[in-house]
Amino acid sequence: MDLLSRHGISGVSMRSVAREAGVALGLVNYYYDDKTTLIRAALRRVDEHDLLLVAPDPSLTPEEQLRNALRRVAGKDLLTTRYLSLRLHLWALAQADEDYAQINAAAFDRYLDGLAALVSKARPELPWEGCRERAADIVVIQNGVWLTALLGVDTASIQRSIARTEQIAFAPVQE
Amino acid sequence: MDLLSRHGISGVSMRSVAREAGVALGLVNYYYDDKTTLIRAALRRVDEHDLLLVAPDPSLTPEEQLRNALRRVAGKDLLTTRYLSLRLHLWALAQADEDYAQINAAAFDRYLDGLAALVSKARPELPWEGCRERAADIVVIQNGVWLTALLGVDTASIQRSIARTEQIAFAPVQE
DNA sequence: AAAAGTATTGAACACTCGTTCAATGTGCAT
DNA sequence: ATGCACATTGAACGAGTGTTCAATACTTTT
Repeated sequence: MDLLSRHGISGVSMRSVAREAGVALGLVNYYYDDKTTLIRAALRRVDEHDLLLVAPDPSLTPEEQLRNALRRVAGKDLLTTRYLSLRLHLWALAQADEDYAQINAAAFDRYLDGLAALVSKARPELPWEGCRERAADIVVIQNGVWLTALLGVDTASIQRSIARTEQIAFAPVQE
Repeated sequence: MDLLSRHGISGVSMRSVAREAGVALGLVNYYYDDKTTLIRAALRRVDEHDLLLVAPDPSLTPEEQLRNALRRVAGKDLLTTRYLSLRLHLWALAQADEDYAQINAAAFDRYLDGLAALVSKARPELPWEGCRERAADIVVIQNGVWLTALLGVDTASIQRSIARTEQIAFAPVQE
């Protein structure tokens, strides 16, 4: 994943992976049948990590859970070049390969569902379809935040964008 | 560019470019010194195309110019898989290569400036710094729209996001 | 018509890639 | 200690890569 985030997919060769792991070339193919199997494993790992962002946490109130999930997007551990770059390369990879695209799309759907569930818990009077709508709108901005952070935009506009996601999430439900 | 958008950077070889152009391998290296020179040329072309999105059009009122620029982002010609995928691969490329990153960052700055200028024309009473702020906020959402469109989110949320950019752009200036 | 300049070709080179595989090392039950 | 399963190594192979270059075709100038 370090190699992928730093040098892109062209920097990820079986040999460079072996070197990075301090291991002989043959061993990589011993644990991973294919290069695509190896990439798939990395993809799944990142996707699982992303899902944790919207995982329910019963020790908090629904409002706190939702707010935390939204703010974590601009947290120090996520807004690193390494993670963002990794995400970007995985997206690009998914565009070029049907197989990766499916894994990515599935993870994206689960993320959207998780976020919508958080919204639903915080705004129980909002019908499920409305929660999905809000989640979708929020994800657009979140993706924008991730991407724009990579391009080096000032952090102020990122903070404003996060505030905007909260505004969408917590908007009062109209009759 | 077709090759890049369809198969990613690994699908762009001097031979595949030659084949796509219906030309012998040697000719590619005749017109482009390097492979990186060729990629740079493609990058610049896309960036110039992007700049046209926020180019001033004296035949329209400032409000119309700004509104058109914002709506063009979700236009039929831009919201194609080909263009979005191309953008994504170029971003990923810029992440892996310092040289491409600089070209990309410069183009991004010019785009931001162009958008801020449109805002300034439509809201002359807003100080320049405020225009830059609005432009930055809008770009976050626009990037999100582009990225999310690739992941296949429903067009409804994209339309709502575009509306949100207009809302930011045309917000009344408070004293 | 001859010469000069430009365009175009494809073979050749050295190199890296993913994958395979026989050989060797390591840990553990018997 | 012997045997056996698992772990690890690095050399080898064929395919694909970017780049170079002499040879050829086409245009323009003289």
